[in-house]
Amino acid sequence: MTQHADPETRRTQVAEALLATVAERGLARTTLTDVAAAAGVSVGLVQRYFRTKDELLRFGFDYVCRRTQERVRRVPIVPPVREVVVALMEQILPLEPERENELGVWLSFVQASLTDREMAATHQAGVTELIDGLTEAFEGAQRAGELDLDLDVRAEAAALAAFVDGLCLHHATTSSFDAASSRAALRAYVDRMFGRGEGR
Amino acid sequence: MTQHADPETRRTQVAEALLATVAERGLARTTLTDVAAAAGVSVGLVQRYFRTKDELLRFGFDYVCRRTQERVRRVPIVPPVREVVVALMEQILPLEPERENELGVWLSFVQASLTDREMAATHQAGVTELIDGLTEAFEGAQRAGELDLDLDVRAEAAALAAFVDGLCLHHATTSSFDAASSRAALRAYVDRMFGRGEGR
DNA sequence: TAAAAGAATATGCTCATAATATTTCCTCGA
DNA sequence: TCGAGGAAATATTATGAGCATATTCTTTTA
Repeated sequence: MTQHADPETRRTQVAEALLATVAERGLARTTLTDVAAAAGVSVGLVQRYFRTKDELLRFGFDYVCRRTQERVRRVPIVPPVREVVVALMEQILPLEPERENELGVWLSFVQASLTDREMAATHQAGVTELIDGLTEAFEGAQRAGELDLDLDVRAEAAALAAFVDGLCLHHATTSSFDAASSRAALRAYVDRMFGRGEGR
Repeated sequence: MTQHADPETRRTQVAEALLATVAERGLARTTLTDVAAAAGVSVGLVQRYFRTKDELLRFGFDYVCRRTQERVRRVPIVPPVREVVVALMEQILPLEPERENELGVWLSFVQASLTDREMAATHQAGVTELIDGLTEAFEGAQRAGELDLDLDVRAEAAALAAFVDGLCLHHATTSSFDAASSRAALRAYVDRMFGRGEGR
């Protein structure tokens, strides 16, 4: 690594290396030296772009959150809402092998957020945005007659978010869910919520 | 600490101190010295009972898993199945403030199990036992006419397990779920699964 | 009084951060 | 066009704290 580069680019390069390292070795055994090596770069460089290790970790968490948020935001909003919701949540599930890594990283960071206020805020914000989006979608579905009117839409949104994260958690840590069965479980959940017959 | 004590007791005493420390400081910042201090004991004693730190951590994970398993096992099996299932899963949710701590600890350990084969096995075993139990219960419910016959009971069991763990995760890391709303969400899930009207 | 339990101390390694050195690249005067 | 020279970028090495493990010393109990 001998070229000078755009600071923003460098930061994400290093962050990428961080994610790879965490995925491979686990957060606990991830050292600055490892990250630097993974990025093909010296420790000093990492230090230039991230004053402290915590700063790097926080940026890394932010980075993965942003990535999935952007995937979610890119989902086109075309009725029926039921299908939009499924598509949204499928962006969170690790359906592509490439996202498998991200999952372990995500779980590590979420755990870290138990004792890091800043990470906790990041996570909270992401979840809130998701729940807000789902709530809106559900309200739309109610207006369109797709969804029962006397549902507590916000509670439903929070429950769905929790369910999908639960699927992620179990996918990452047990053999209960592979990509296909995760997808199927999501479908089943949403179908049951919207009522099985209508709207397909 | 100057009394000699039953080895098994000592181990759980130390494990208890470990849990307290992890709950307070987070797994990453938990040191043997901390644990010893929390137990009111010397580092040497901790070492006598656990040859290595990993051994201590694994025992700690085992310990929390066993505790909730025992809570689950103690739930009486009296129909209707719907209520049994709710009662079972409520043993996992952090409904009592005392279990809040356990939750952070659990999450830390689950995360650690990403890179520790032994912990992974422990976790897998626990989840499997739970899913097996739920599957059986659901089959019973089908025979009793409480539950739709063409459900894939094992998939349902896995999904419910994931849902509850998702609730735990969100409870621990977001403000979406307190004790009451966790309980309500569980109830709603099970009711929807069993069909809302019958069997209450 | 032996042997087990427990406490206190020592050792050495890993790692984050700090400090120092080197390279790269841009600019500007001739 | 062409180098100096300087500043930013990158690399290298040094420092020191924290911690797990090892070792030794002391107390308890049978």
